[in-house]
Amino acid sequence: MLEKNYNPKDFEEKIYEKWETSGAFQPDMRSDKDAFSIVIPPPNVTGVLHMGHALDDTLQDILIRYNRMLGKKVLWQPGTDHAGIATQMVVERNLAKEGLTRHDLGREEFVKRVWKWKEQSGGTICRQLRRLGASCDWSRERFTMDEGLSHAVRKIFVSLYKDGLIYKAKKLVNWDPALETAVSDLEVVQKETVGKMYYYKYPLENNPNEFIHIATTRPETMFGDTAVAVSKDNKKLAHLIGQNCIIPIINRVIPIIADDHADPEKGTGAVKITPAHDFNDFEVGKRHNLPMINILNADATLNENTPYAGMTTQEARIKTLETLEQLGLIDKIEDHPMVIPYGDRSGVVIEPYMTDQWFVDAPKLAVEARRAVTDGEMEFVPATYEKTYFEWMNNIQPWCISRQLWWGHQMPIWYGPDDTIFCEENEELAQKEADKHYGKHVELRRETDVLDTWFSSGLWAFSTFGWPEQTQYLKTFYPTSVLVTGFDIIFFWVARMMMMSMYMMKRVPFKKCYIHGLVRDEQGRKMSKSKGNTVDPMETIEKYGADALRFFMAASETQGRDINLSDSRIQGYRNFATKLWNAARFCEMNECYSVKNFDINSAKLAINKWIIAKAKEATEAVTDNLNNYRFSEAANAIYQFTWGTFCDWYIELTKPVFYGENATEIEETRAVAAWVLDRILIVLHPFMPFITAELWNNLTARNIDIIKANWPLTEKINNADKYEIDWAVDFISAIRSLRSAMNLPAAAKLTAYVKSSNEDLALISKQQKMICTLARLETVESLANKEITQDMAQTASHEAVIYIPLKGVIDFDAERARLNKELETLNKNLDGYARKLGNESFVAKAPAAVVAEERRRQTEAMENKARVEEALARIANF
RNA sequence: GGAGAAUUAGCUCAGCCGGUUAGAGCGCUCGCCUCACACGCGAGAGGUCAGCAGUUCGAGUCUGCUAUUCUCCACCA
Repeated sequence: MLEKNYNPKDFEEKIYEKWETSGAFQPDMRSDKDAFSIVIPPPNVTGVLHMGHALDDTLQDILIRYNRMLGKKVLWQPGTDHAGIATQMVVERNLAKEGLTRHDLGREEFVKRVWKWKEQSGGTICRQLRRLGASCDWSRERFTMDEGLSHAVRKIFVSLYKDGLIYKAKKLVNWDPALETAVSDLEVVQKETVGKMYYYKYPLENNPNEFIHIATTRPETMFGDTAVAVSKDNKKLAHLIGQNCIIPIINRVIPIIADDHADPEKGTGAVKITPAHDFNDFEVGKRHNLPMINILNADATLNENTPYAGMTTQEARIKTLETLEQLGLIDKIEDHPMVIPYGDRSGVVIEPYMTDQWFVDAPKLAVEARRAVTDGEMEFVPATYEKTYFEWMNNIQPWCISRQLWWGHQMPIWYGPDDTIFCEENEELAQKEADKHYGKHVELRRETDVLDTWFSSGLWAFSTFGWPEQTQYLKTFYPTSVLVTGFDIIFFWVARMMMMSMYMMKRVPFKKCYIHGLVRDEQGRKMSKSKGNTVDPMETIEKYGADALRFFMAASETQGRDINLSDSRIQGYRNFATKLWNAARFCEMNECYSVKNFDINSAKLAINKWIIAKAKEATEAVTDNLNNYRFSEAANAIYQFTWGTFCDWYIELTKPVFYGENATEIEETRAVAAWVLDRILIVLHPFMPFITAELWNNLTARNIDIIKANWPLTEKINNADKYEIDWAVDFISAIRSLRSAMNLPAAAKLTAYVKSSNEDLALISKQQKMICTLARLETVESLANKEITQDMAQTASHEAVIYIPLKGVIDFDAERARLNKELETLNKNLDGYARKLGNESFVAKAPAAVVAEERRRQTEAMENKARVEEALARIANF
C-alpha cells in the first residue's frame, strides 16, 4: 500500500543506495548494443554542489538514463579535479590559522598536507551528486592526480615537447603577486575602476629646461622605463625623436624613439616605455631592442632596481608623486576610467611580470581543433556557440601552462648541470638520456613548476578511460557522445579538450557539446557568495525532494538561456510529484495492477483507446525533444500528459466505469490504466528517477528495475482512436463553461438537449453516463421535437448546439452578456476569414489544404453566429 | 573597440520548418473540502508579440534599420 502522502525523504536515498550497490549504473560490457557515454565535467575535489552543478548534472543524468532505457551500453564517467590554485589556496589559508606558511613546511610536507585535506574534505560533492540522483558509474571514479591520469599527463607533455609544441620562454606573463605564480590570460578578470591619469615631464638630456610631457596611470613604473616613444607622424613631437631624456629621481638617460604605439591623440602623444611591466611596451621594447628592467619582486614590492625597494606599488606611487611634485615636474592629475586586471582566484591586482615560463603552442593546436568543428565532427548545441568558439580559436595566444605552485602535476622536465633540458616520462629515462648526452653520470635537477589545472582536465575525455593503455573502455566509449557544460568554460575546458584530443587521439573528445546557461537567483542576478544570494541545492532537495529540483532544471532549460531559480516553480514540481503519487494511489485503490496479460491492442472502450493514443503521442513528443536536446519541451510534454490528460480527464473518465458494474469494462479499464501509468513512470523516469522508481516498485511485482525498463517507443499500438473522446471532452467543457458563466451551483443537476447530426447524437447516447457524470447532468438527450423555450441557456460544441432549461432561474442579463461576448469573438474571427478568403492571391497561391481549412472555419463560424443571434433574439424582451 | 544574444500576459519564461482564436507556471478573479489529490477540482480575466520599414498569398517566426537591455572578448599612456 502506498503511503497517503508523497514523502520523497522516505525513499530517495534508499533507492539510490540500492541502485549503486547492485551495479545498476555500470554498463554491460558484453552487450553488443551501441555505446553512449558522457564524461562528467569534474568538479573541484574539495568543492560542494551548487545550483550550476545541479543543472549541469541533471541534464547529463537525463540523457544518461534515457539512453540506458533505450537499451544502449551506457557509461557516465565520474570524477573530480585537483583544482591546483583553488585547493592550494584553501590549504594555505588553513595553515595561516596555525601561523604557518607553506614555506615553513617545505614542498614535500605541504603536498602531503594537501593530500590529507583532500582525503578529509574530498568526496562531499560526489555524495551530493548521489543525492541528486546522478547515475554515474562510481566504480570508475577518477581524480586528475591519480597515478594513471598523471601518467597520461606526463606522456602527452613529453610528446608535445618533443614535437616542439611546448617550449620555455622568458616572456611577460600575468603574475599573481599573492600566489606568486604565473596565471593564464583566462584566469585574469578585468574590472572597471576610476583611477588617475598622471601627467608629468621628463627633462631633455641636452637641454634640461626643456621637457617631454608624458602621461601614465602607473607613475611608479618609471624606474623601469627604457625609452619614451613618439609617433613619427606626430608633428608637434616628432622633432624630439632621436634625442634623449632623463628619468627624474634616478637621473637615468633614456632615448626618445619613434613608434606607432604612441597615439598622437591619446595622453600627451608621448608614452613612457616600460618593457618589463606592460604588454604593449614589451612589444615596443622588442622592436627597438630596448633593455628590460625588472623593478618588482615576486610579491609585487619594488626591488633594488628602484630607489624605493621594499615598498608596495601603492606606497611607491605616493612616494614617486611626492618627489616629482617637489621637483616641480607634475603637470596635472586627472580622474581616469580604466580597467585593472585581477586574479580570478586571489582577487589581487595582476602584474605583467618578466619570468621564465612554459607555453603550449596553442595557435598550432587550434588548427585541428577548429577544423573538427568546421567539418562537423563536433557540433555545438545550440549551434550559435560555435561562433564563440571560433572567435576565440582564431585569436588564440600561446597558453602559459607553468604555475609556481606546489599542488599539481610537476612538469616532467629535468635540467642538466649546464641547464640542458631533458623531457622524459620519468626520472629514470631523463637520467639515462642525460648520462648519454654528457657521456658520464650527472646530477639532474627537476623543474619545480607544476602544470595549469586545465592541462590535465584537457585530457579528461580519454585519460579517464585508461589512456595510454588501449583499454576496452577506451575503445568502447571514446569519443564520448556528448559533453554538457556551461558557456563559461568553453575556453577553459572545451577548447583545451578539443586541442589535446585532436593532437593525441586524432579524434574529437565528444561528438556534441551541449552548452547551457547560468543558474541565477529569483531576480535574475548572478549568484555569488559575496552577494549572499546563493541557494544550496541540498536545502532545496531537503525541502522539496531531488525530483522536484531536477524537474525544475529540465523544465527551465531552453537551449543555452540562463535560468532564474524560482522557489515557487520548484514547489510546483513538487506538487506535480504529489499529483502523480495520488494518481498512482487511485490506480492502486482500483486494483488496476490486478489484471495480468492484457493485450493493449484488444482494448474496446473509447476512453481506453483514447488514452492509449494520447500516451503514444506524449511518448513520441518526449522522445523527439530529448533527441534534439530540447529539455524543457520534453519535460513539459510529459508534465502536460500526466496532469492535464491522464489525471484531469482519464482518471475522471474511468470513474463511471469503476463505480459501475460491468466486470469486463472494469477489467479492461484497470489494465489500460495500469499500462498508461507504467508509461508515465518510464517516460518520466529520466527526469524524476526517485518517485518513478518508488511507484514502479510498489504498485506491483516487477521483473525489471525501472532504470532498465524499455523506452516505450517500439511498442506496436494499432487501436488508438482519439476522435470520440476528444469530441466528448469538448462537449463536456462547453457545458461546464456555461454552468460557470450562468453561476449555476455545482450541485445543481441539469438536463441538456442537443441538436446535432445523428452521428453526434449516437455518440452522446453511447457516452451518456460519462458525459452526465463529468458535466453534472441529470440527463442529456436529443432536442428532437422539443420546443426551444426562453428559459433555455444555449451553447455549442463543434456543430452540436446544446440547450439547457433553467426552469425560471435563468439570469437573462448573464446569458445576454455571455452570448454577446461569444458573438464578438465570432465576428472578429469572421472578419479575419473574410479578409483572407477575399484575397485572390491567398486563394490562388496558398496550399489548397490551407484554403479549404480556412473555408471550413468560416462556415462553422457563420453557423455559430446564426445560432447565437437566434438565442439573443429569443431572450431580447427579458 | 570586436563579437554574440535578448525584447511575447502582472511576474518568470516557452513558442522547432512562416499557416487555426499566440501557450505554460506563478500570481489574480469567480465557484467548489465532488469517495486519488486543497501541494487539489472546475470556470475565467489578462497580449498592438519593443518600434519602423521590407520580403511573402500569409510574419511573434525571415531581412534591414532604430531603441532598450544583457553577455563574452580586447583594452593599465
